[in-house]
Amino acid sequence: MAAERVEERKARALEVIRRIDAAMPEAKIELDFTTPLELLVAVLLSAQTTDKRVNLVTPALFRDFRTAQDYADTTPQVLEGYLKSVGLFRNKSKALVKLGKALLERHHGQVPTARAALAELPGVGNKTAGVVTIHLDGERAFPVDTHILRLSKRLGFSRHEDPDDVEADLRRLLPEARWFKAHQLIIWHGRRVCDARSPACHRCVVADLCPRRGVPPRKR
DNA sequence: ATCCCGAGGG
DNA sequence: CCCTCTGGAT
Repeated sequence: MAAERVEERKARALEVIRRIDAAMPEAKIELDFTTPLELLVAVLLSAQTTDKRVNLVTPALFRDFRTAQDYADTTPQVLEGYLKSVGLFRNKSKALVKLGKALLERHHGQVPTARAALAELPGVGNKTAGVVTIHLDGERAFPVDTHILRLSKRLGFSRHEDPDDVEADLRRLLPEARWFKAHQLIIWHGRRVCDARSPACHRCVVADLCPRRGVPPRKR
């Protein structure tokens, strides 16, 4: 099978995004937040945890912790009380206190919008920084999470395993102006149709464009 | 490469 | 029971 041409790959990727957009134009981030700090905290909490679960604990958390100073002034033990039902809650509780201190020391208590600055914050890696920066209109990026990684492989958008390599492939494949929307559409589709355990190919709008259409998961 | 880690679904 | 969820630090 001759390798798919670059222009063909780009055209197919664009069509995939166009169709998912047509099928679910309402796709957007599902975390609840109202400020940059709330966004940053919510995304940090969403690691290995469903957005629905995060949204269950953030109302009380955001009611009691409104500023970087509030997080800097508390203890991990206190935060654990709020985050009990969230995965990795001890790590995240510790990270949030460090995060509050770092925001005060490095950014006057404000949330930076540059991805590099975000990624240097405690508990904030490249993926979380990417999600925050694109939503704060800091810079364009295509952060690769578990959904983007899985769908990129299934759709043949990337053969890489490393998220940084996959992001590089996606950036080359899609026009920059579509990165933000495509990021949200792929995740939305990944949750509602192309999930990890049992992809619903029978009701997938891009099944005919998918190399792994009908192939049950399990490995790869 | 390993650890962290509760909750929901199959 | 096992797998997965918008990962990051060591």
